[in-house]
Amino acid sequence: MSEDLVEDELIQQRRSKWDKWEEAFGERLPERFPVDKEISGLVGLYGNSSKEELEAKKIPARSAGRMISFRRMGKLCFAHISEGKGKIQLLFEKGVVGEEWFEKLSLLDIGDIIGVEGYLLKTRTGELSIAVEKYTPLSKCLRPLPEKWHGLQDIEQIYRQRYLDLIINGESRERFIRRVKLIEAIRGFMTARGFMEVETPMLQPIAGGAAAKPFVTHHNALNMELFLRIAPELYLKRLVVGGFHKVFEINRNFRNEGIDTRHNPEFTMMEFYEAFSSMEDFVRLTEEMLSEAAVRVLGTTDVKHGEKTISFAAPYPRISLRDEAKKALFSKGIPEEEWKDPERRSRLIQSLDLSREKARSEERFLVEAFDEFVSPSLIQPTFVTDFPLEVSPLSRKKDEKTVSRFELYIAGMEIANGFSELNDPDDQRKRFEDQAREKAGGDQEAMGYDEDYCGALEYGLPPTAGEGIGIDRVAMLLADTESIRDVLLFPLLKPRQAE
RNA sequence: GGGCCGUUAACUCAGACGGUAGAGUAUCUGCCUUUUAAGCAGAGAGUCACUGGUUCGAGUCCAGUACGGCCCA
Repeated sequence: MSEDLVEDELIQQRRSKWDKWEEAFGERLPERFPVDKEISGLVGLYGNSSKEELEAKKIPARSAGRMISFRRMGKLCFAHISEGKGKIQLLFEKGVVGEEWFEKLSLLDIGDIIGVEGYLLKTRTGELSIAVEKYTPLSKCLRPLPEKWHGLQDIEQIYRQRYLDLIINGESRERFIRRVKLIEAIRGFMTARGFMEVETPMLQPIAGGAAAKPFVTHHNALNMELFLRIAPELYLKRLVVGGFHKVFEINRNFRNEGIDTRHNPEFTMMEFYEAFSSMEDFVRLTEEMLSEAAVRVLGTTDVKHGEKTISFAAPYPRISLRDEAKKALFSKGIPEEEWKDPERRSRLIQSLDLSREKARSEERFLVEAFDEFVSPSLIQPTFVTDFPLEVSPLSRKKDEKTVSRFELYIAGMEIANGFSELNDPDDQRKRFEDQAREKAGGDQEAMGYDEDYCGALEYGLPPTAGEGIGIDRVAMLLADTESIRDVLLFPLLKPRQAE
């Protein structure tokens, strides 16, 4: 932006006040300002104390934060400072801070960061406040903050200048706090059950473990093409082969695809594996994990999401992907012969407006029909099972056409994907070969053949359950938002063009 | 990639039919010792996203570009 060419009047005013700080405040411009207690802690401890009680005890308080409001009334001033999770009112009395220092308050602006020392009291309206005896300017805010009442509304600015959003919009800060609590809760849940947190490569020579387009990069010294990982799956299972039998990783995946309210090119996933267990064990683990996480973050399993209330309380019902897809098709008056026969299916795909590419076989057609007609209606947590082998190249077979796999849907979103792991190296090679054929046939999302991984399987992977949970999406549910960008501190945006 | 919508003061927003820009907050100057969207009086603040076009005249109409939002692929 070009606002620096002719500096804004408001910024000039703030600068000229700042210029006077050295002279006006002198030694009161410290390098550090330790505080006794966070503001939220003060409010928590004394917010309910009575006016009389506080007057009697004259509890000293030393606090620091960003000044977010300032009301001057003659010989008395009110302000609020906020810091992290809390805010507290300040009361400046001319008689208490001294005439000279009271006048110097005019060198402060809303947005400045200050430290204060004084004692706690309650005002006539009963608000806990610090009666300031001494204040210490700590940092100048040279740019005016957005308006206090409406906050910052400009969505683009909210994403590009998240710090402003966080200073001003309390609900936004709350959403990110919920996200942090969610991740803490899940990490705690996993470690309490003996899972070990590990880190596996972000830069991979073969982007495996999922169906997605990868980002490509290049390593100069090795002169080789590398991919940002689309999933950690194949590395985590190598660890299980190595005897780390209960592992999890909470980290970023990268997929070179479109951006919308549910997708960001980089997103956070938890993947976890447990040897000697099956998909059934993880169905139960997932229910327990999510209900516990909801309680830890919100204090309840009843989660408000938009107009709906979602119950995170276990257990969650289970449905069959094929059965539900067929039911949905029957209810549209479409009989089974219509999709069994390739030519009629082709016409059907057209009339249902499905992706020809994605629905290119009978099994894939049913998956597409499920995605299109069934999954949007899965509001309450629901496990979907009965996945076709054709779309599950890493899952253990249940029968010739079906794998032991489930997905969890909540609010119409795919939240988790888990299965009993395929541990037969010969079968795995065949599956990779099928994928390679699909890739040659034009499917950009088909999985790359990872021979090194097959080699690991030849040393013996125990029967193992594996699962991935989309952390951002769970955060969206708990933070009651429709857009993934609201739970990503810095969602990807195009840079603004230089002029 | 396609469709629709948005971009006006630092922020939040108004600006019929084309006639030269308006409010609230914030800022500045006064007054004010319990306010809290404090109040009262006054003042300053704009490349109307950008580039072209139509017109005597464009924030407004048309075309294009950029960025963003929603929906679709």
